[in-house]
Amino acid sequence: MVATRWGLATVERRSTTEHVLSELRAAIIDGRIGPRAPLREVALADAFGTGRSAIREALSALQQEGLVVSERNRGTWVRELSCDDVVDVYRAREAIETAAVAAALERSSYDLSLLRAALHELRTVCDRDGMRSPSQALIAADIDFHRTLVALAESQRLSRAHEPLAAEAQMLLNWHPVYSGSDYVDDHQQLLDAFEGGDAVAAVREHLRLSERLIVAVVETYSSRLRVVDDGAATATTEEADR
Amino acid sequence: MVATRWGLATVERRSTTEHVLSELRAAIIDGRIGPRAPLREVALADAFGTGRSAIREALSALQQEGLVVSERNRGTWVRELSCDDVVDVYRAREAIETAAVAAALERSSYDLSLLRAALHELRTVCDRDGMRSPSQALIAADIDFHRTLVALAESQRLSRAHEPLAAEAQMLLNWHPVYSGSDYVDDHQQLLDAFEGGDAVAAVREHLRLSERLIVAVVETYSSRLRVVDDGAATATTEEADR
DNA sequence: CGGTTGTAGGTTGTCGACAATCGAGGGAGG
DNA sequence: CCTCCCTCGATTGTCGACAACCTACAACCG
Repeated sequence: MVATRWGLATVERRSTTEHVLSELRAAIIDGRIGPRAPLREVALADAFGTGRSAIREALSALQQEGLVVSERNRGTWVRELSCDDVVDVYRAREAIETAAVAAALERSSYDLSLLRAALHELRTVCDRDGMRSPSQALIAADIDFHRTLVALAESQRLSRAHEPLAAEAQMLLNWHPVYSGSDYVDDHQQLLDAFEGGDAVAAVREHLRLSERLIVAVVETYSSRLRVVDDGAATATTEEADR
Repeated sequence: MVATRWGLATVERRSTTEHVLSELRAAIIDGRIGPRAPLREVALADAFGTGRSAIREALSALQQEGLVVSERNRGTWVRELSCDDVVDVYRAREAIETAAVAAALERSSYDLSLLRAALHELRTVCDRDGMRSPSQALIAADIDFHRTLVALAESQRLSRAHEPLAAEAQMLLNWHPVYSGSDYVDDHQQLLDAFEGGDAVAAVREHLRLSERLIVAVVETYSSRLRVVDDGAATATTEEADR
């Protein structure tokens, strides 16, 4: 290999579509685009400086991931998640994450160091950003911990199945701040401990059910609030995202 | 609702892309297209009588589902599943299906009639097609039974997560015939019985592990056979699928 | 003859134009 | 005032043309 001998990195070659896709996905998940915001093809094409094809492909991918909804000849919007959706996301997460942990435990040779690293990252971000309302980075670290958890099962397809759920959960947390920073670290520390001297499966289940309850409570109040000022809020998020 | 009052069905309006997508997916899953077969955009566009856009969108959707692979500027092919893939598919199925059953049991109010219907369909198809090598219809009924199983959890997202695994499993069974017809019915009857007086979760786990072993054995011999006559077999399947 | 470079053929990547479709709003009729 | 119809603007659906790219093979050089 000449490239390795000369220490040359292979040039990163991403297609336009991939670039648009990851950019849009990140913006939605981080909450920079906000629920119900319209995703117009021509506007996005202008913004990214590409043709509509790339945008269309990215949008249809996002639709498959469940992050946006689109209606024929009417357009695409960032999906708004209802209370029922929150419950469904967490039920599905519970199913997949507990199954993944069970599979990892069954094999009895799993690598906890990755999990420890994820926890360490969580702690670092928490220390940096303080105890106030959780930052995007903290939420991302939270979700990454759970990704790592699923990865313990060492099943490519299980991780793939988990991915859209992780994205939706991250989106939810960014729209509806719940935890305080310290809770994040403590909860996940407990989770890690359960691997060493406890019932990890049950710990994961409890962790998720607790989170579900917290978020449902917040989303319920949010939805009722939204229902009152419906149009106002909708257009507000629209303009903000259209910028 | 006037439509419901008059018993009128809403006219089915499928976009070109959806049509192409479902057609291609069915062809791949049923084994009519075969592994490694190339999926050329222009050829498919001519065949379907559409432009390339519809084909491209359908292909990228199939890629997300994991049914095809494509390389930049080189094209798209039906994905060939290795032994490791078989194991991964069945591990992931085990995780999701057992979790789904556990979730259904936990709620303690689940509707077994759908499952009975699926079993009945399985039996009907088996009687019609005889005991010889399982037909496409029988395999489809098998997989439908498992879809119904997951649906017991009544989680939209869990079913969505299961869907690509179901598709890959069906594809595998069609490429590598394993069971005889009667085995199909008996095995799934046992599964249903376990809901009424046994450990359904364990039953599903055992069922899937048995299937995995059987298929792995077949795929192993198939791959080694393929490795000998590699080029010949590859071009053969190519031409057959190109027809 | 080994290895490199140029070239040709075929496939996908990207784009802009035009058609199909939808919803909003105005105007006529009751 | 209400209802229906029609038109209009906006958005997506579809298509074909052209560019970028990759592979294989031929030509070339040492």
